Amino acid sequence: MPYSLTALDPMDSRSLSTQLADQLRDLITSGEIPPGEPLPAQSELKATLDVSDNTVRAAMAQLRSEGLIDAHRGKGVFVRQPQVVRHVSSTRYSKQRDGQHNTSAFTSDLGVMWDQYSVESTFRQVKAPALVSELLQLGDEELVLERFSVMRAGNIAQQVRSSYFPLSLVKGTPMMDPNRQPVPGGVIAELEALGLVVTTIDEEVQARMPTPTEAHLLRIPAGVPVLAVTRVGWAGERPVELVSEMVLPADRIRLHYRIELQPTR
Amino acid sequence: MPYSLTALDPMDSRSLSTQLADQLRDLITSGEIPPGEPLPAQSELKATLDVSDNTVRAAMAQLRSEGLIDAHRGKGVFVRQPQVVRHVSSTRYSKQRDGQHNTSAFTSDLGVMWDQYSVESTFRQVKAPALVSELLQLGDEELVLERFSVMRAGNIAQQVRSSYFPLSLVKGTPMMDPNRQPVPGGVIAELEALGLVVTTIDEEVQARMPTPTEAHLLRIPAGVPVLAVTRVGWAGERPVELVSEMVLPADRIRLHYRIELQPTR
DNA sequence: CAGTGGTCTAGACCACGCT
DNA sequence: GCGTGGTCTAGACCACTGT
Repeated sequence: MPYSLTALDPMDSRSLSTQLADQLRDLITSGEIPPGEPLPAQSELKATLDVSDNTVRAAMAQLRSEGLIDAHRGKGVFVRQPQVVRHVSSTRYSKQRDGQHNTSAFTSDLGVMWDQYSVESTFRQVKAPALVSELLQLGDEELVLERFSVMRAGNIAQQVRSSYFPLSLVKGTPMMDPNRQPVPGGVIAELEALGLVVTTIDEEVQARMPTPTEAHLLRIPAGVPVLAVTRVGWAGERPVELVSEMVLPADRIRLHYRIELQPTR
Repeated sequence: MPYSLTALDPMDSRSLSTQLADQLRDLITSGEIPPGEPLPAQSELKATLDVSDNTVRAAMAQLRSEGLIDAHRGKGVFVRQPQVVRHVSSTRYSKQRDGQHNTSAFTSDLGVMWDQYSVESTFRQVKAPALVSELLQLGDEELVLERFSVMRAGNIAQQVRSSYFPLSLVKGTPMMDPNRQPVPGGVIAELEALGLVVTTIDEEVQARMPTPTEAHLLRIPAGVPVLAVTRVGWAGERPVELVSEMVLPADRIRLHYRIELQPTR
């Protein structure tokens, strides 16, 4: 153990557990305890620092909530490994249209091919919820097609999303077929096949902690937030698609946007 | 108290504290305990559910880490109020160039005027760190101007960022003046005044939990992540500015991007 | 089996807000 | 002063991983 811990001070304004968490955090962020390496056992910390079991555990809980460590029963507490980061670029949309048509937004995101991932979708016809109705500029009581999808790669979910389409636009089209297989080019290509050429996409990005359901589905460990993207696809002045929320685990994903500035008039 | 709690089951696969957290979460997300309202006192939960003090506290810790509640010593535990969300749009960049020039990216973000916020910056000349050197395409040992800024509005920090400029481009210019006041039009306008017209901006968005320093500076409560944006400004083929990290509290901020699709060839 | 982390209890003391 | 949440202790039992 090349590092050492200093005694805790009951007179310090910080609590004992916070002092311990601060020390361990320094060791982790400075690289003295590198990713994948174990922290000293909780029983050892308890003995060396002469504090109670629960005090040590409180420090661990703090570091876990910051996403710095993973604990494994029977093995130990380990510095979390950085994940392989997948870059989700906004250029995915234009790439779809350059004649290739072998990727959708999701596959180009992941840099994987069609047979390496799966999408599971469920469909419903529902009255548009308030947010959907507003963003799609629908009348009261108007119906929408709701599509809830889970995208998996390597058998673990990478993304969940719920999408909405005005029913008047997609009724009777192949988009209504619940057994429809994923289409090359993704939703944008599907819509284009219906004569709805998407010209503009608005994306609104927020971050928050996952719900327990999301954390379970996407295998999100403690202390890792999600990126939640709300997207509206426009065909000219008409909103034709709404992804009310696309939820991505933030430890594996970065979003990339390129902004071209207009030359000064 | 219009709602009620059901007894906890020691035989349930979930722990007692998780069962309690789940019950309370349901009450919160369903609106039965609306934002701003207090939860039952921990002493009351302890008595009604016949569990230990620490068990109740564990449930509270869980909900706090999800960003659902705020606890106040001497008062109680309250459902967290939704924050006023500020939309940071990528169109802020083009707006700066339409002749107005009275806002920078930050002020247009907040929808506030110049005298309502303050920026505090510190400057250094340093050898470019590895990431900076790579993204700015610098040679080894090349120097950069580092600018660390804290933006405040209403006296509370809204954003911290560190920016880097190749020293060869800004040496001897007004950008080096540590006492320089904020400039209308922001960094982009500053660079343009030096003959460096930024034509393209790349933004990479990630989310993570704040460091304790960030949490303190930006007044980020428990269970709220930050959005961290890495930005590169290009003048033609040449990278002229790097914001290595712009850190924003995710409960107050959403990022908006508009993507214009090219018509099919 | 010994060692790891996870949960729970009972009891103590402290810091803060309100009346 | 009383009720609130925050920290800490000592001790118990459980669940999992390794030898």
